[in-house]
Amino acid sequence: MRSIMTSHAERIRALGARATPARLAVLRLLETAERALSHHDIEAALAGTGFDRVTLYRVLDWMVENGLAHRLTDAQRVFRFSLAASNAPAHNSHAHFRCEACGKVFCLDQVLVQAPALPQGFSGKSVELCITGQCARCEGQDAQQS
Amino acid sequence: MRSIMTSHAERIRALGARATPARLAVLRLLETAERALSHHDIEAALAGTGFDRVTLYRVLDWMVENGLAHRLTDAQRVFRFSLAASNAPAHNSHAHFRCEACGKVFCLDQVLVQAPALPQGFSGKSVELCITGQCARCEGQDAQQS
DNA sequence: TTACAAATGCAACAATGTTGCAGCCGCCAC
DNA sequence: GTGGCGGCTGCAACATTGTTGCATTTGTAA
Repeated sequence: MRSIMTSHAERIRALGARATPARLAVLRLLETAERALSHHDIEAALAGTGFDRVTLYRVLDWMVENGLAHRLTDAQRVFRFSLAASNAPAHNSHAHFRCEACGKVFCLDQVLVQAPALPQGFSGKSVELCITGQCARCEGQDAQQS
Repeated sequence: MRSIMTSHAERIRALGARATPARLAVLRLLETAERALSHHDIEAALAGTGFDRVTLYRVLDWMVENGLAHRLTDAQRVFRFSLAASNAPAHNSHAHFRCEACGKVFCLDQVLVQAPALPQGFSGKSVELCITGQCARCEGQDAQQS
């Protein structure tokens, strides 16, 4: 685990960029996150560090551009970011689950998505599957309440 | 044309609402649209009629609430609206195609989406499948350019 | 250690959607 | 046909999320 963390800086520099505190912090945060984080989530989690809003946006953009993270748009029209598995070139087929109750978005890595047949002339590049419903925790709470 | 309009009004009134010009216009527009329209698209299409921005938002919200239309969020984080097929109660499983080149979103009615298996405790309500790529028209133009 | 370009912080802006409220008008009853 | 009620609209102001310009700071390699 330690070797992974120290290699963060090297991995960033290998992309021809600088290993700045902001990039390291976001990279570490996404690595430990079990779900796709919004910019708001990230800002809150790193509140103590004093990074500027804009810096976080730019770090996230940079990560997406360089294939370190994936950006998806949730149903509330906010961007969410999840770390891209470094050894998953076929990460195109990514499934997500959004909980209607708590609003969190989970990555369903074990769900395989295959591209369906398209109309004549259309060419698909990536497929995104998003399931909406209730997550395990909210499902339990909901049963208690109502 | 008149018969279509009058049936629209009846359909609206059957929901316990008033058949106002704004609702009729949006309903007609979505009916003739071959793709999911954004609020911006709709505002532009109805520019001559003088409907207020907010009115259109409210009409669209009302349509979604009453099952007349579906709302989806595209990758540019804007809402898009498509008419709900009146005879498709299992319309939950809806597939869309977004063209990277022109940004338009198409409804793929013929593509069937089935919900995948979820982790323990999760319950899915609706599934949305979105394919990103190039549409037939842009695919052709792209071939010419490059 | 130094210099340079990349990265940051700040402020202002842009795009999209929401809320409050006064007044209008579609619809039903007569 | 017409009167009145309440749903609907228009306007203005606001909220949220993300972007751009520019001066300053800082990571990195020489």
